[in-house]
Amino acid sequence: MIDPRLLRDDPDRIRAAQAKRGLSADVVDQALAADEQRRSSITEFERLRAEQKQLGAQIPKAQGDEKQALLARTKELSAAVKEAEAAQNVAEESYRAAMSAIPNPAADEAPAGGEDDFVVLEHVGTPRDFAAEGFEPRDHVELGRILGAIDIDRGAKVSGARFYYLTGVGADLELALVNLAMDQARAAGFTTVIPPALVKPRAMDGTGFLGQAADDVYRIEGEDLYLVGTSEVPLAAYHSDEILDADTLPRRYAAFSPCYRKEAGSYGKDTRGIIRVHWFDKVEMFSYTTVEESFAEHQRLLAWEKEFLTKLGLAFRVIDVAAGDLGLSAQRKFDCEAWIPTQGKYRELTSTSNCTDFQARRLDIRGRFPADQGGTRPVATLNGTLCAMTRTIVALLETHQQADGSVLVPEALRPYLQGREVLKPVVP
RNA sequence: GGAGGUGUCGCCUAGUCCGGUCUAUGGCGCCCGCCUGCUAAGCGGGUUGAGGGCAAACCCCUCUCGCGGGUUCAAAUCCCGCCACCUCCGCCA
Repeated sequence: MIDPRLLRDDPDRIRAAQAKRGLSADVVDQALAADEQRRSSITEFERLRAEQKQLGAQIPKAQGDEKQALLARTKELSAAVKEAEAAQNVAEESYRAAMSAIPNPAADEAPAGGEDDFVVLEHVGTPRDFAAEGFEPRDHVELGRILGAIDIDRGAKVSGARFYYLTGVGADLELALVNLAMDQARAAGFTTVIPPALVKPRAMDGTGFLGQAADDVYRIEGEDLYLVGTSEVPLAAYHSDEILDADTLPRRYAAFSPCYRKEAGSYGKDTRGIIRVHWFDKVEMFSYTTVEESFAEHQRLLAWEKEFLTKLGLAFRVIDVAAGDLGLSAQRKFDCEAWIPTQGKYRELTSTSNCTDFQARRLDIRGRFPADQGGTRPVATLNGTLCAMTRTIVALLETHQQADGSVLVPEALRPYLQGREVLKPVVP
């Protein structure tokens, strides 16, 4: 939810923000009209209600004809109040609907346009040149098979397309990555969290995943519950309806959870391997802070993501995602894309978003600040991937493979893999 | 899943039977002030949140006693539904 005052005071700014995302400004005018309607209905209701209360208070003291007249009048008012209240509820609901359709205005620095209009901010590391090394790299499916690490056939047999088993060193690799990620997060002051992966509609909607994104979300049959696509959802909703003391900010949480995605509309994309799956596990960072601090916090989250990918010896680039590709809640988003040798391109491994006070307003998360700092007002929320298991495993296996099909373990990961320095093929 | 109990302002609590100055009592904590070598104690005041009147302030008004309906001129209070927590039973890792 955007700041209602901003909409009222400077609607042209919101119109411009819609344009930058490639969206229509109609919803802005709808919201403005709904706000007018809402306020006039509130005034009308309150006027009637005040009169009703004022007259009602006189009834116990009144006698005879006077009392009868008051009863008659308040009875009329009672009906009018009920009607006005219903009208107000309708107006509030259309206002809410119009407001929640408006995405967070993108940062000035975010590139305009859609998915392909990102800006590359930097490259870290250099992609390996397998041609120069004199061998053809195997893809992660083949590496996973010969290492006994990834069983895609049985994943499909048991659960269907886009499912997999991690086995042996594959499973070990995930646990190692989780522990490496959690150790880094803990050292950086994050509180470690294991959150629920099933949430109520409020949490899903509050984080902006029930709008256009709803098609990608699994809903539990016969229950009012959703499977989360990221632990951003339970982490954001964690403090919903709370007022946080200013001196407890920033609050940083790092959660390990499964992520479930329908991948609707991605038919035919990434059908091979475990790049795009219906379920994967992830370690996610999440921060609560002030809007003023959020921009610096966003850079810190990005730095922690880069630190992690660098430890793993991956080559990657950082992109500044364009306005039209930000999703509902984000004001700015940076993706880290790692080089996937057999695809010859960079693929998203991590992503960090600054949602400013957009989610906090929807979830009613506020901070209590001194009066000269605005008193009680919405906080800012930010999220960032520390490690998405499947894609990280893809990048690791493909990047660190050797001609014989073995895979070198990056030094940082060895303590978490029982000291193993190399993963060796177990099947031809 | 079944039975019973509980839900009041940051925390605790009065009020609910018997509807009407409840504009929700008191304590703790917290904030401001007074007093006092300092601190503590004591004294006085303040302290739920949201929204509307306006561009803002003062001020006024409305809503807020778990949530949502209903009855009534009037609901913390009566009725119905739901939710959460506690105890016991059943089931289960």
